[in-house]
Amino acid sequence: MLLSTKGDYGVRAMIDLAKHEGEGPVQRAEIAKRRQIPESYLDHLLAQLRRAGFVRSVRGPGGGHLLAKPAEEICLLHLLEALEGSLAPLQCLDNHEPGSEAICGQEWVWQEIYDDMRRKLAAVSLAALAEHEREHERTAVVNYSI
Amino acid sequence: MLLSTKGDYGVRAMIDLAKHEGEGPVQRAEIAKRRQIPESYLDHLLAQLRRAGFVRSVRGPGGGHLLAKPAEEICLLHLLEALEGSLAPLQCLDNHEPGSEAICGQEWVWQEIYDDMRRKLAAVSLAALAEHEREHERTAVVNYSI
DNA sequence: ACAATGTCGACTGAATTAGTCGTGAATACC
DNA sequence: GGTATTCACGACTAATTCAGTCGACATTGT
Repeated sequence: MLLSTKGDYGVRAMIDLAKHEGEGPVQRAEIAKRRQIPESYLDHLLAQLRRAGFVRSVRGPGGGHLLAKPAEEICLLHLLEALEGSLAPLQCLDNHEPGSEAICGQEWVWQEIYDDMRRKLAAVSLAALAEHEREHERTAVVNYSI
Repeated sequence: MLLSTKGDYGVRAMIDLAKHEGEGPVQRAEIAKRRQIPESYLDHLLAQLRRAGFVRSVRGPGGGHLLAKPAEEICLLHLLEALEGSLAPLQCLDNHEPGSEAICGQEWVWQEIYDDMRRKLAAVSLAALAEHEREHERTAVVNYSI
């Protein structure tokens, strides 16, 4: 598994914030409930996202969490790297020690896969993720209502 | 990290066997030394590869390990799946529980990446990996000898 | 018989994941 | 100023996996 629940949960939370962009702070409890994330764990993820500069938080009544920058300017690649660390599929593609590739023998296969992946993840913005979800909800409603 | 050292070591060992295809059994100690794998750990990996039908082993003096089928017929995808289990980058792409994708929100991005990856890994045979290494050694020697 | 080799299972230490909990800090509202 | 609400942060824990080590045993060539 390339991503742990950390990355999954973290992105879910960010999508939630993106969908409420411009509506003021969203509370942790709301996110946790809507996205099925243990609230006390979400706490840690939000802290991580805040430290990485993706989230701004407001304390006190009516407080909550907001995107620290527009959803268009946040891409999935940076988000996941903040949550998971490197997404390198293989050790020797991450720590570029000389010689580690020479003995690994499969790094030439993975390098291309890794590069493609990063390109694709960089091309997906948080705004696109939120929009995709809205689209999906709409068609789901249509399907059910027929 | 998508692959642990298990997958890395396992593939290294298989490349070693492929490079000695047709030369009789290769001993564990040799593989371990050449590929820089702890011998006692390699033991487990060979057992796993044997159970998966990729390796045949011979006991007694002069014994060792061989490919159970031609290197051309073994692809990197099947090898890695035997060693690592599913290569799915994300939980919801692995266990297809209905609804897990609905709430994940990023599975549509990963599905394409995952499919591409599997296609590429399926197209690389163990023979190609061994050949690539021979090629690389040859150019390395040329470079040094200039 | 004996030495070389693989087979197998028990055990271990470290790291990571996936949380829980409690205390404290900021702030809106009365 | 007091209180309720909400986030902030660190300590703690349980489960899992990884990465290995070790020892007893099985097989087989000489």
